[in-house]
Amino acid sequence: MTRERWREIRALIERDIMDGVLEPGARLPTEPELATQYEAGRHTIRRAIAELAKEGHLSVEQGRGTFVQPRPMIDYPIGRRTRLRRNLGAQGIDVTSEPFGADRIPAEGRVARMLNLSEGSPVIASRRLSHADGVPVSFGTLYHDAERFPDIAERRIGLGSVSAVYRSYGIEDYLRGQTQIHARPARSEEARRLRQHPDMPVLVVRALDRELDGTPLAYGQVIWSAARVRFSINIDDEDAG
Amino acid sequence: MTRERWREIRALIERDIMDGVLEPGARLPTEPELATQYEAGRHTIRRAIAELAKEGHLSVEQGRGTFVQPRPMIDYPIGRRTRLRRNLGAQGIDVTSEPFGADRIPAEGRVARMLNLSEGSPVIASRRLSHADGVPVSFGTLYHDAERFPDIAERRIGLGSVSAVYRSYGIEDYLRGQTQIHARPARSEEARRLRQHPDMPVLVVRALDRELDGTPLAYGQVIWSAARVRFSINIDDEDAG
DNA sequence: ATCGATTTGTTCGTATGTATA
DNA sequence: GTATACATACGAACAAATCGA
Repeated sequence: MTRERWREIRALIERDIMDGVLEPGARLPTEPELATQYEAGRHTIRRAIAELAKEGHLSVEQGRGTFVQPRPMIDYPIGRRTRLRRNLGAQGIDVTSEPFGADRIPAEGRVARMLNLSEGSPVIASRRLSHADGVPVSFGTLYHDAERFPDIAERRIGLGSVSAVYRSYGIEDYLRGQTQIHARPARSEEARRLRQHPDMPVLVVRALDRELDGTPLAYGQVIWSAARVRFSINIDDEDAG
Repeated sequence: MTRERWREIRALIERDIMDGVLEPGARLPTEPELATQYEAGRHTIRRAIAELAKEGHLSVEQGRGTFVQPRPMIDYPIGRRTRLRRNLGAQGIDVTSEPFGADRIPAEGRVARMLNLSEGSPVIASRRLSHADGVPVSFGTLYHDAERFPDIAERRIGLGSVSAVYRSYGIEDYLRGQTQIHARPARSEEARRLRQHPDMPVLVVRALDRELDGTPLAYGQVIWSAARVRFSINIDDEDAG
C-alpha cells in the first residue's frame, strides 16, 4: 500500500488546474473515472478532491459533478470611512445586496454594550446578503436602536446603500469606530448562502459605526467569504481607499 | 442507512465538550471504542472527529489519541503603532519568539515595490515564530533593505523585540502603514508549526512599517492561527490599544 | 536501544441513499 | 421515470507514529 497516494493525486489535479489543462468552470471526470485513471480507490480520489475544494480550487455539487472554480479576490478597504459601494465601485466591482429578514429584538450583551443601550432595550436587527459582480461575498446583521430608527428595515429596502438610509434620517456623515476581525470554518448554512464549499473558511467582521460626535449609530456583524475577500487597513487615509 | 449519522455523532461529542463532560485536555475513547459506543463504523466516527478538529474543539494526534482542546483567543490590536509585545503584554499575555532562519535574497515583486527598492536589490528575510503563553500563535517573514540593515538578522537574535532592534539603529519610533488581511486554509506545514489541526484556517497579514517621515522600514508577512487570534482595528486610538 | 502494544492514518472494496438532469 | 453522479455508510487490512516494558 502506497504512502499518502491522495496527496500525489491532489498535487496532480492542482497542477492541471494551475497549468490551465483544466479551465475554470470545466467539469472534472466522475469519481469512478478518476479512480481508474489514477489507479486508486474512490475514497482516495474523494480525499484529494475534498482537499482541493477546501482550498477553493474545486466546487463539488451532488448529482451534477465537480467543477474547477475561479477565485476572484476583491480588496475591501477598512478605514475611518468604510463604505461598501463606494469602495468596491472604485475597483470596478458591481455591488448589489438584498435584505433577507429583519427583527425587533431586545438588545443583549455585546450589542447593548456597543450601542450604549441598557440590556433589553429594543433594537432592530436587519440582515442582508451582498453580491460583488453577481457572486455572493458576504452577509450579516446590522443592529440599530429601535427608538431612534424605528423604521430602518423598511428604509433599507427602498434605499440602496447604508449611507443613503442615514441621509434620510438627516445624518450626513459617520465614521467607523472599532472593527474586529477573525476567521473560522464556515457553518454549512453559511457556506450555502455564500455558495462556497463547506470546508472553506469565513472571515467574521464586527464593527461599530459612530456619528462624528461619537454617538453609536449601528453595530454589525458580517460574515465574508474568505475565498473572495481580502481586507486592507489604511490607517492614514481619510477615505480608506 | 444514510441519515447523516456522522453529524449526529459530531453533535453528541460537541455537547459533551460544551457541557464539560469532556474536559479540556481530556482524551477521547479510541476510534474503535467510539464506533461500538455509537454503533457506527470507524469511518463515520472519524468524519465526526475531523469536523470537530477542524473547528478547533479537538486535536488528533497519530499514535497518541484524540484530545479536547482549549481555545484561548487573544486580541491583537492593529493601529498606527502596532507592537506585538506591548499590545499583548497589556492583556497579561507572555509573548516569546524564536528566530528560525534568515536569508539574503534579491527583492522581487511585492517586496521590492513596498520597500521602494528596485527589482533584485538585496533584502534580508528574517523568519520568526511567536508564542503567546507558550502556545504558538504566529510565524512570519520580515523583509528589510540589506544595504540599510545589513546585520538585522543577528541583532534580532540578541534583542527581544522589533522596536528594540530599530532603536539599536537609532530609530526611536515608527508607524504601521498599510495592512492587508485575508484568510485561507492552512498548509500542512503551517499547521504543524502552529500546532493546530490541518483543517483549521490561518489568517495572513501583510504589512508595511514606515518611519515617521514615511520612509519604508520593513515589509512583513505573518501567518496567524485563526483559532487563537482575533484582530482589533481601532482607527482613532493613537496606541491601538 | 529494541520490541511490541496501542492508536490514528490511509487505502481498498462494496452497498445504498439523495440530488440533478 | 431513468440514468448519472455525488454522499454516506459498513467492513477489513495494513502503515505510521507513539509510548512503555
